[in-house]
Amino acid sequence: MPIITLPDGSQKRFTKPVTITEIATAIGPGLAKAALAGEVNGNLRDTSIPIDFDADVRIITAKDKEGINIIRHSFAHLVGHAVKQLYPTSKMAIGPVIENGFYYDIAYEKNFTPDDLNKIESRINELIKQDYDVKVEVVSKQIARKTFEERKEPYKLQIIDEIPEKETIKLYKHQEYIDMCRGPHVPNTSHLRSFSLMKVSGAYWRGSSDNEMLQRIYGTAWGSQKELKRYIEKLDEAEKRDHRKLGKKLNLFHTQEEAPGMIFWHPKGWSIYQVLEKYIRDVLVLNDYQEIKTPQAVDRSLWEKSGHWDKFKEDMFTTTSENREYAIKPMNCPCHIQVFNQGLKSYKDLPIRLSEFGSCHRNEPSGALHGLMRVRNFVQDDAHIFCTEDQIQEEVANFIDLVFQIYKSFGFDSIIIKLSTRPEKRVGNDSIWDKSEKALEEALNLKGLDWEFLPGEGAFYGPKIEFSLKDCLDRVWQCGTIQVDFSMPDRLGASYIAENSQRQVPVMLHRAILGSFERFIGILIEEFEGKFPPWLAPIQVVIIGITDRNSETCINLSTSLINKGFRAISDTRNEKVGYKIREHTLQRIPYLLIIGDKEQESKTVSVRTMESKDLGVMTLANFEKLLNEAINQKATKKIIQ
RNA sequence: GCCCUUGUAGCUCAGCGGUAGAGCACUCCCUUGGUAAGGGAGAGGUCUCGGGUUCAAGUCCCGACGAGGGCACCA
Repeated sequence: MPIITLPDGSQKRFTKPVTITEIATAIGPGLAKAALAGEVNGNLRDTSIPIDFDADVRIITAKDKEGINIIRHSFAHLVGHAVKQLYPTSKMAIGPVIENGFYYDIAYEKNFTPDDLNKIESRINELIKQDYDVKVEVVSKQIARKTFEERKEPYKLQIIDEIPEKETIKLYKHQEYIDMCRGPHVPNTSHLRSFSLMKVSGAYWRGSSDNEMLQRIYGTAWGSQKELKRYIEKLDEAEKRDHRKLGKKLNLFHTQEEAPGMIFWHPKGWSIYQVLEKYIRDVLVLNDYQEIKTPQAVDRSLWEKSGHWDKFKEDMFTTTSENREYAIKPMNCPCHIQVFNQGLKSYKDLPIRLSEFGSCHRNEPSGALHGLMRVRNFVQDDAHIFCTEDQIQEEVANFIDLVFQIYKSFGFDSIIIKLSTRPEKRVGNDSIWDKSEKALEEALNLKGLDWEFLPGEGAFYGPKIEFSLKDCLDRVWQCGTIQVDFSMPDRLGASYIAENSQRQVPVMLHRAILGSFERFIGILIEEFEGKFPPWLAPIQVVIIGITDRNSETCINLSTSLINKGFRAISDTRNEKVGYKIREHTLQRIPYLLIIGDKEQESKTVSVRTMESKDLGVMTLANFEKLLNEAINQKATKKIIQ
């Protein structure tokens, strides 16, 4: 005699075990039709599995987050249903829900092409139109095993083998197709309407490149056509922000075949780079860093000592000269230790903070390259802090403040923070790991930050904090980092004289704020959609003449602005104003000054912004004041109007 | 590195067996025009590279290299 309590507190009594469908029907026919599953005492449950106990029940529909995920999961099964009909010898592996959709990993003797994807999508459309019931059956492990043996599904069998012996397994029957899943799933395909298969790609079984590669079919699915349409539109919008497209359109940089993964910076892109570099340099000076510069190529013996040759030989570019082998530096730290090692250091000298805008080369796998985000040659705003164990916590805390101060000045509001701790293969004893992990953790907690814990993901030499930002497609890229290192200073013979006049090995903190200039600029381009705030904009002002009579004035004005340190050009071409305005607006120039006979005569400028706002006529002095204000107001994404 | 897709004028793209096309940009001419594209003419490509099939190959096949999306990797 189950008593069912609904979210509003009302209760319904039933005389026999009752299903979600029956409960929903008791509430109303509309809800019964919309019900996808139920949340029973906090657990999701299929609509058709009876409840024979008292329970709190919430009906899940397509309007709930859980509901959409159920829809997505059921669409994965539909991929299975369609694929098995079209390609009967294919073997189904796993088909989980992901953000915005789902995928299914499948083994098949032939590789799927986009054409196959179309066929599969058409077949799914035929299947869902039949509005067939999805039947769930709870079975023992033995029966599940027998089922998938008969169906010749080796991957399903592997998964079953890993399920504890006593557990039951749910089989979902889509007509002749049978899949296995924790569920719940939709009761009928009438709930499955708004979807699109997006792409096909390779993916390793169990995520390991030691295993065979399966084929992954990605799809997106939503509770309504409207949501699906909105999602597709969002993707189109994101494409417009793509830093590679904007980099070309705004003439910031390019790459070419002869130098894969390396950037040719154009004047405008390099302008952004230089503004960033100057900004960081100024900040580092204020925070007691000392800037240095170290060699680009170093003899392999140093990399052998540092351990890089052993672990990362394949990922380094090497070169030879006069029978000596050199590696182009993939990191700056070994060189920084060489600088630290010059001369005797006292504990009184610590912490020593050595910074370098260090150009590094790493021979990244070709498939990993991605515009400015993942390159083979990049410049880090790198620094190494040599300190005592007792100084770690304070240094880390100060660094976190610095990262936030700087990220804030770019207007980033969602910064993803992760703490990675000791991996299985590591150097250093547990007590020092305990100490530094605790130092990092406490520093994060003292700031009251939200952060994610990544156990076992630390570097072999120490734990690390990562600060990541998202690109236009919500892909996460690590930018800032601070890492504790107990290993390398010792390997490379760094020491200082402690209070007890004994030599002591310093702790080294690797840290970067932007990470790499390349990646950070990539993120900035996408964040601003190329509409850089005035302090970053490669060209801040274009002075547009209306007729030839105004050319000289324009040139004088731009010279005057350039002499005052602004980035300005004049446009005296024989074109109409409208044409010039359009062109420079598309080039995302923050301010356009229009100079006609009127302005020329009254010694004024007519100001127009990137957002097509007319700021009216003013003197050059007033415009300069306005521009300076805008430039000084770093954080804003908008220009002053 | 692995799987799928892809590589044609400076840019965006069409052409998909029969001796290269559009729009924009560029050059020249006309136009000197007041806030998002004025008009006309012209120039511009060994169709990424190397093999092969064919009487004939951007067009079909194979390979290399690059790029895009995933996967793996990311010291």
